[in-house]
Amino acid sequence: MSEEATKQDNGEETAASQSQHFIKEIINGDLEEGRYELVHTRFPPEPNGYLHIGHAKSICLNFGLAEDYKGQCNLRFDDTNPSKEEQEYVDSIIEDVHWLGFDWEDRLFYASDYFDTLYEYAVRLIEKGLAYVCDLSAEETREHRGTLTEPGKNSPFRERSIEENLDLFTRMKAGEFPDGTRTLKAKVDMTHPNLNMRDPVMYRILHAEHHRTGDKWCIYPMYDFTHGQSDSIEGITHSICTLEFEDHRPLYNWYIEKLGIYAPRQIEFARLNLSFTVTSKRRLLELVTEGRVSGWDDPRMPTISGIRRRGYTPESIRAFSARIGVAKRDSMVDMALLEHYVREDLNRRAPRYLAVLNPLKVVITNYPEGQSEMLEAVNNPEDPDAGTREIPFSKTLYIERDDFMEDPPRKFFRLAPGREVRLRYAYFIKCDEVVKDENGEIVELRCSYDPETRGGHAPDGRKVKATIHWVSADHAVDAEVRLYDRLFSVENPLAEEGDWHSYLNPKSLEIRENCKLEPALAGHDKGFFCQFERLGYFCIDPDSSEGKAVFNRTATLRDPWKNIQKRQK
RNA sequence: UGCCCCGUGGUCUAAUGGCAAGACGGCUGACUCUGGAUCAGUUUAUCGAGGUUCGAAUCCUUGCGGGGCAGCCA
Repeated sequence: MSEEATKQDNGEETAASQSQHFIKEIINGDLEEGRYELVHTRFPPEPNGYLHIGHAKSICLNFGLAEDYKGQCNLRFDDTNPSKEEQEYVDSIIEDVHWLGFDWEDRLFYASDYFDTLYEYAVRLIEKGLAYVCDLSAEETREHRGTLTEPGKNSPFRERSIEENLDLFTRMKAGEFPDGTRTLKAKVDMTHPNLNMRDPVMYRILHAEHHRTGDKWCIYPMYDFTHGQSDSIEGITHSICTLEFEDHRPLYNWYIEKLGIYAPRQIEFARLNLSFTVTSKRRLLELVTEGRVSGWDDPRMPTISGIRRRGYTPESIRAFSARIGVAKRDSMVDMALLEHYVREDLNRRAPRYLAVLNPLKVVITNYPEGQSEMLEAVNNPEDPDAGTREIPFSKTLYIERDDFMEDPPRKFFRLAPGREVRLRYAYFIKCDEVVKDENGEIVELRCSYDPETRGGHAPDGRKVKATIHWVSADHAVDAEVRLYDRLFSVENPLAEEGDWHSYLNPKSLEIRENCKLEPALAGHDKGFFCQFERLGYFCIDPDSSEGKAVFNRTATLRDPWKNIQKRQK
């Protein structure tokens, strides 16, 4: 295949999946120039926490690029700091990437796989006079580094002989020295304007148990001395990372060049920021450890496991990732966009049911006592193949409290005294009487139905302004429903004054214990999702048990009435 | 203030020297047995100043604004 043809093919793939972002332009250029022959990327998380929606963007980018260019993408754990990393995190990351729908085949790697090679590389730099063992303490090292505006000064240990360095480094590895007493540093330039180039630490002493290598090592390579070489070893062509590593690129290239090994290209893009939440492992970890949420997979969390439990689909996450694009400018994507993509996906696929989350009892006064009948309902108006089902109707029903107002404002179309509405798939009913308790609380509505309107059609052609959902009291299934809202009540809690914790949305979780569901909603397992008509999309939570269903609200439906109410206030 | 990066509607992204486009959100209307969905319409943008050019969001200079970097974290 000619170069021209290859390029054309890639162009077509591109149009189908992602937009033509700057990384693809760089890749196309590299391919044209013959710098690389095929595209090989990698997703390199540190197993020190759960993955979040920001990682999803990176995963979709890296694996998506591999798909687009018919290349490959590795999964690699950047596990060079045993004090923060755990097997639990490794397991969750593997599950999350799979769930998103990506496959690394047999290319699951760990930076710790390369510890021996990395050690050899370090020795090679010492032998070239490009690395030295430094006895400065952490604090002294900081003092020698200089500041943003002043140059640093050389370490007194900088000119040690190669033999001494080799000896000391060997003894570091052998465990002769306590933590923090020595480091191996690269000999670059203490006056370099880029602080990363001022004799960066390559190895530190850390007598810690590593989740994979156990106690084999007591010295561990730093990120900068690991990442590029790992990319090189795996034959990565394009090493894509976030913006904060931009200043590390010169060092990335320096190690590769001095080592004389294969050179990948590092490209940086802007990490995802999402409104009404935080996307930083550190802060998410805080929310978990401080008990602000129930765990990493709390459905309010922007973690992949939280989003999954919330009921988001991998398809919607991928569509979202493709749409937000890839660029270098800092941005804050609107949470509404993510919500849009779940709704779009679920609208197409979710079967509809009737469920009442805040029940108000309705008695149909002219319906015969003890009688019931089955009414036909459409399962999914978006999908003709989804068929129909039957719903029981009887004299006593529940409707949503929000669907009745004793003194309705303008533009409220639902039930009110003397007003007629349609019960979805059932009959027209009219509210004749409002029953209250001693506190003035409405406890029951007494309504009459029109038998001629069975199925929801009026033979005389008269119209009603609203159709509301309902459940037959005698046939209802009880359930707990958890209503989730945004985790924070402001767009960007980190940009607000004071502690970001104080902007946590106190109403981010509302538990409804006494929900009434139509019978067809009984007996579903984890993984089941549906739409409760007029309310939103819901899924079964893993907390469900044989006797008690627990549903999570994934997303509400679009709700113009809510906007009208806001404006009326 | 040393080095690096970035400034396009309310938000995100496109336009690669040649009509500033799309998506989300908002608004209006049509349709509707979900105030859903769908459809149609609409609203709002190139940070400023110079320069190069027939022509600049795009190239150059400069100012302003935002972000990142002084871990033996990644």
